[in-house]
Amino acid sequence: METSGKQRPTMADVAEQAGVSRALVSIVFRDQPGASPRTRDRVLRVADEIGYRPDSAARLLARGRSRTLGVMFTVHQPFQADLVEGIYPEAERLGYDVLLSATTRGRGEARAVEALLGHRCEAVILLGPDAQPADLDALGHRTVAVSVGRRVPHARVDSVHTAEGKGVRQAMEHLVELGHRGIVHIDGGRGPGSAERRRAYRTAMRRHGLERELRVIPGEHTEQSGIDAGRLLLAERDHGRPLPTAVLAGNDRCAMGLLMTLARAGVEVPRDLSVVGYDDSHLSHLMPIGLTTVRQDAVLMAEYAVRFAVERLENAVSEPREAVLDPKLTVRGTSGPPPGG
Amino acid sequence: METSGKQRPTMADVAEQAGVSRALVSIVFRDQPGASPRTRDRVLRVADEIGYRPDSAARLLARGRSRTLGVMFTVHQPFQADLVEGIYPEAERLGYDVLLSATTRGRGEARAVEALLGHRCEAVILLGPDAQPADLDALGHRTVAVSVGRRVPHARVDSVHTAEGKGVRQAMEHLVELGHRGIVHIDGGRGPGSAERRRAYRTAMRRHGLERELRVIPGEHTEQSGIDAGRLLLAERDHGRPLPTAVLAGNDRCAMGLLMTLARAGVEVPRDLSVVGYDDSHLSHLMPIGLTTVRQDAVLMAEYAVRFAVERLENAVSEPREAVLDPKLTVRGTSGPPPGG
DNA sequence: GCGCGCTACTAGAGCGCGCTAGTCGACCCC
DNA sequence: GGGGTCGACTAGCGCGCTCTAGTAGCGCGC
Repeated sequence: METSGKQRPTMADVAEQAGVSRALVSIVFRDQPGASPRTRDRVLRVADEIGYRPDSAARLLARGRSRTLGVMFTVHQPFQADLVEGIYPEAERLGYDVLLSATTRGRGEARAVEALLGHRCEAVILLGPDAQPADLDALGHRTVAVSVGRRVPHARVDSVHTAEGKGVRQAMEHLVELGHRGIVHIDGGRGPGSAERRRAYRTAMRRHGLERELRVIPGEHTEQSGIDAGRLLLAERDHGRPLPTAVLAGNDRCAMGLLMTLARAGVEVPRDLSVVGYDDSHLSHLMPIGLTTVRQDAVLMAEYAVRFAVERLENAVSEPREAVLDPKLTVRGTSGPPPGG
Repeated sequence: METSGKQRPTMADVAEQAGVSRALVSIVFRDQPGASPRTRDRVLRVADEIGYRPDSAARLLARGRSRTLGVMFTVHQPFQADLVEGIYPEAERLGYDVLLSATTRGRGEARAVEALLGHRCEAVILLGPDAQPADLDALGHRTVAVSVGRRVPHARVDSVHTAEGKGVRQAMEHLVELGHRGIVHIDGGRGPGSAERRRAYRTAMRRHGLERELRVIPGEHTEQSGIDAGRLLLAERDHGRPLPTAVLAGNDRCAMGLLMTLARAGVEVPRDLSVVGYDDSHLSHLMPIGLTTVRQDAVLMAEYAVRFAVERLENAVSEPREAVLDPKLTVRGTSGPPPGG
């Protein structure tokens, strides 16, 4: 029974055991021509026996490149989890490794990014970054950076996001067509995409001649935010102000919080009130009737992000690029005609 | 405007600019005695100017140790997100770096762990591993491994988990005291802790003389599972079989799915039915009335896991250790007396 | 003068790998 | 049989850092 403190085997160990040179082992492990099938087999067998695994630190040091993409993300955001799920396969397909670094309460974006760069990531993919554009621009000058879910207009940073305006417009048209007029928006505060969604909501309300009904309840991309907004609306109702007939939530989490609050208060969705979310994260399916929401294709966004990073690394793209994906309203059970309609 | 393809500066660059030896720069950056304050300042200033940052790959290669802990986790599990949040600060406190590796659909536990080991993690912390005990044992022989949320009885793996039995017992006693008899358990399938929870549920039912009411609905630790179970129960009710008066869900996500389904069907919680979750993830607060759940202290578990790993690395602990934390029933709004009671 | 201890600093050998520039033998072609 | 090509393999440098074993210089006591 070996001790766990034992030295991990190196290429030299494999080479010795297999009776070949270190270089040959290297060739075998890089899957390069220059080794006979027989030797190849033997080397791999020996390596497996003694439990050798290539040391990526050394490998990375030796070849100039790390072929590693760093991903900064926030635990607790289901949509970002979807993105992470999409990043892995695409990175692998292009021959890149992925390193994750989470932002948490005591660990800001700067820290998370530093960790990634320290590990020699060649590029950094930032999921919903909250940093100042200037900081992002600075980062973009130090390394290849891609922002997902948030535009970064005047910075040396590629970005991938959805046409928030279109998504909101679709949602609004859907609601208006159903007959809604009192449509409230719970916004996402500083969350990625919120500013654009808020703006598009305002525009849509005005376009439909509903400026008098226009109302934005400040929030953020959390369930709590939806709960708070729901309580606010219910409290107002109890004081005589009628409920809106529809709510456009900042994202799915917010919509879920709102739905829970409404359900508890006996407000039936969509009979008494319609709710539209944003993201189409797996939460959307949580409700039996399904959440009407604006779908952002996480897999596609992830693929774009990875490809932007890789292309910039390999082809020395100079201009910052922007991928704007079309969102798609996904009508499910939480939207319907307004009570009076 | 520099190109991003520019070589990153190395210690040699700093040394040259500062007019000292490479070794001295190394001393400064390791915060070791042997450099005068003046030189120290100068080196740091120069380093900052030219944008030098230590290359952790090279550093890691040079000193034998990486001082890095690898964490395998599943995106999409809020409780694991809580754990990750707890791991970072404790690791930092003990001077360790953290590397995350996610399991996703196309990326199994083996792959995730390989990635970590390839990056020279000295120890691996597995959040809710699903691997065979034999595989875990093998892993434990190759490196230091800690399993969180799942016991690994006969393997060279430390583990941190809660006393599932106690948690379930508390929940069951709470329900029985309220007067419940028809208590159904939606289990967590192969999810971490499920086996123990299921067993404890059965034991508790028998202890209270309710073996005739005993019922386990197979499930897993997802919202969908709760939804499915809810639909099943509702369908049965429509065919004449009465609803149970209480449900002990496999975890909070499952409980949430169930609650959504019940709310939609007009079943009022806790008036018509009580629901108890497990984990006390942030989901528990989602419902305005709050989810009655069994609290697992994620931060404490994370601290134990990190400490186990570090102590084993530094003090050559030989015996596998096990931390069993006491869960605590947290009574909120989803539990109450049964309809008839 | 010499040895001593101390601080400030440097030389240089690795860490485990990738990769370039080879070597060596077999085979082929005129 | 000389020269060329090709496949299989090896020697050894260098990646950016850490760390041991130094050296240089200085003040001190005798």
